[in-house]
Amino acid sequence: MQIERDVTRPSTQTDRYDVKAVEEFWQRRWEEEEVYRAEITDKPKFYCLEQFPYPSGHLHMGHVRVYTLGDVIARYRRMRGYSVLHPMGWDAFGMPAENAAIKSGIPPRSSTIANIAYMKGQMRQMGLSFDWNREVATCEPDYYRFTQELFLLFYERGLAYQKAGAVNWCPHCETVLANEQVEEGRCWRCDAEVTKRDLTQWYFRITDYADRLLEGLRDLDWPPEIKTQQDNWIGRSEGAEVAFPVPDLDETIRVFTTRPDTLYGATYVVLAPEHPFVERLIAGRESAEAVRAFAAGERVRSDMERTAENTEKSGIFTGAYATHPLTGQPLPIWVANYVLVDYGTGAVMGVPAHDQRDFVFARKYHLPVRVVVSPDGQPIPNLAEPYLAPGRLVDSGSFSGIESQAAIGAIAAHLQEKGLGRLQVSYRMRDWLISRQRYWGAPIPIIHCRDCGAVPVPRADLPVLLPENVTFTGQGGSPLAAAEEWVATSCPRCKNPARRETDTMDTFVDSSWYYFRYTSPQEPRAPFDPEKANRWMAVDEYVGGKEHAVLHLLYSRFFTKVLHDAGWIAVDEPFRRLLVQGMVVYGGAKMSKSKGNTLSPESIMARWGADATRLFMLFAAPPEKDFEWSDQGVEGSFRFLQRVYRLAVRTPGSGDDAAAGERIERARARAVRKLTEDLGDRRAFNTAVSALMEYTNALYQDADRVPASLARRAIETLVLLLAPLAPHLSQELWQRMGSGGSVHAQAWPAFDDKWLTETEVEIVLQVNGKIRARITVPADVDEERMKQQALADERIQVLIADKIIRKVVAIPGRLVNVVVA
RNA sequence: GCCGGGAUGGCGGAAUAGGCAGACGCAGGGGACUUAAAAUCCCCCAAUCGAAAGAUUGUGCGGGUUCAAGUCCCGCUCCCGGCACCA
Repeated sequence: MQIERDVTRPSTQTDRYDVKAVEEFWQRRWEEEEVYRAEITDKPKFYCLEQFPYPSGHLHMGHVRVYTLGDVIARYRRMRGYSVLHPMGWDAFGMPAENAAIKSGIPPRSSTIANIAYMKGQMRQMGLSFDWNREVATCEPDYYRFTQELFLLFYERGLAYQKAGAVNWCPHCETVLANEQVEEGRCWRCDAEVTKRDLTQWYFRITDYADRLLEGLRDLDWPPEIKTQQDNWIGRSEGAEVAFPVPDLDETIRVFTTRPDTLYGATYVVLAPEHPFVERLIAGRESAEAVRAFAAGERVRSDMERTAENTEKSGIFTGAYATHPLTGQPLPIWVANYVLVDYGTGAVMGVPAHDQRDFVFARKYHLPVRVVVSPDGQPIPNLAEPYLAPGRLVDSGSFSGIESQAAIGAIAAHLQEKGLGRLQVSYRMRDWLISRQRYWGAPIPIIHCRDCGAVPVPRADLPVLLPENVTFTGQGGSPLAAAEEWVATSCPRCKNPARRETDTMDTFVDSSWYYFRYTSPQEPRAPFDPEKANRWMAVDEYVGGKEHAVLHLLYSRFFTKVLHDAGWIAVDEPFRRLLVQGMVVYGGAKMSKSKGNTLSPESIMARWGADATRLFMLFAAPPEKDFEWSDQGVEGSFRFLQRVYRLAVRTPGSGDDAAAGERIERARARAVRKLTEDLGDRRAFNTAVSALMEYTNALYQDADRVPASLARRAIETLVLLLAPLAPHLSQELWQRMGSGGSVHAQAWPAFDDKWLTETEVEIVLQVNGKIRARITVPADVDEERMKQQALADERIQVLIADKIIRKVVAIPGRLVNVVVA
């Protein structure tokens, strides 16, 4: 890239850098010349990705931080000789646009497009090196037709299905939510309290992948915090399923337990209020009315209330009995609030002696307690607290005397023989509910036919376009359901009149595959070109927020595994390495409008420029920690950039001080090495900036004492090392120093190892581990000589004069420790 | 309750593999330049005692290992986050 002096270009005669003019100049230039276009070449690839934003209208400071981090990584890798894919796009479906339409009448599509245009301008102002040729927006038919196609793929693979049941409903958003999207009983987006509704909805069978999602975590280079969250969320637990026959019903109640070793201690069986057997068990009994009332009462209570820790356990006897599978004894069947219908089998065996909850419940309702495990295999009289630990079995028929661990396998095997149970794994995670009763999303490509049922839309008919002529009433119900012309269609199978599915997909579906689309964004026939995707995937570095730990990051892993199984992609994990950045806080608190502590990227960049803003964000905290904005702090980064500018543009003095020359060479080598480590695997951008500051300070000390050519080379190195962090200033200086081309297309500087090996080093002399003196010795001095010099040192001699020397430890290049008694 | 992460000067933070605690910056103090101020350049800046040299203490708390511990081990405290009537 040849850059010529432009007449409209600001000419900066003074010693102050005109930030605004220079930054704008280079932003325009980079855009015109498409410097950051990603190409498939024979260079090694690097896929650097940041989570794409919802186009809300404005970037916030959190965005500024993520995109800065990603940009530094991308720019650094380019200079290191990688072919870098660094794309950007828009997670453009979502409720805010639809809510705005209800309020102001502006169609979601128009407001979204306008928001994207504005935010793209802000990204340009930040100097981000995106390849805009690969931009995607999930709300475009070119994109969502493939979201729909992927739905069909899932459907064909048995991974998309409809199910009726109680679901989470957000009254404010007027739509259902997936389990992952309910936080402490509240909607993740709007914080409204979530209620229950009985609805038939579409699900993705993510639970089929529970084990693989768990195993895959092991090899990922992700923060332990995030892996643990996913691990907890999946919630795998091993145990057994045990059948308790119900003679009256000619059915068996299946329970899940992690403690089959305590099976002989079961004294009753409990069903969740929603359990399908409840009604059949009580039919015609005296207890029927009371049980029905109890179950109905529990059903309407919110999850919040029902699962709160202090909620008292309560239940009611159904009047019916089940048979213990091993002893044949009749066990009363209860219905209780502490059993959840959607975990395990929705039924448990009550073992009061060995389970905290059962113990409390049994006490309350005077149910028998039977000790079957104890530390020594002897009965425990007068049990005051449940015995929860494993131990040796008691009163357990032929299993008595066996250790708990062995008993689990033995009892399960015995049950299996009798056809009454087996080892079983249960998960906390539920299937992913993807239906949303909202307009601004990808329509689920299904047609409901009276005769054929739910029929997938044939691929050739995709996309199922969102109708434009709808009205946003805000009166509840999806606008799609009211778009009669759109809903009415014919069945693809029997051609009879049929109706379209009016729910759209959760926007997390859109964002579960966008990183594949970037690899071939214009591919017209498929979601992506497998050949290109295989060239770029997996993402080498993914930068984003921790709020997506069990949302986007879990869903994306699931998608990737399904696509892998379908043979579309070689990898089965999308994100090799994950950088989870901390929040941006201001005035000691997370920014929010209600607190009035918001910061706008516009005003900050207008005041200090993009480079100083970027630099300060990198410098003030390691990326994964929360970052506190400070005007005084950014001022420091601004001053540093001005300092670099003055150093580079001033007319240098010239000297011939050999010692200074050596100091500069050493400082240069140290700086290059440090930046190479810190911008690479270490991702320690804060210490990278401080290393540049140290290097700059060193150059201020010595640049005028050395030949101009040496000073110039040292300063050029500074500019190159600064390029990933402060792209505008370094570009400007690169050009002013008369070096050709774009600084961002230069190779990363090299250094000669000889400058890192010191000829002399200062070592410390310790007596009993306390530092008592410092001496300078040749770097290659051996241990013996170090010891001799240390013992000969007069300050040391004074301290050890009348003592017995027990030991002398010498670590070359570091210290000598004299141990005396 | 279970799991994960953390605690270092006035502040943000550094110390990458057990080897000089506090790099770099902010705030503060001093000097140079200036008629003056700003900007800039240079210096000082953990605490206590001391005029200084220096001494002592010091990385949340209590123990331990080691010639040597912010770093490793054992036992705690507090803070942040996840999961939690999950059988």
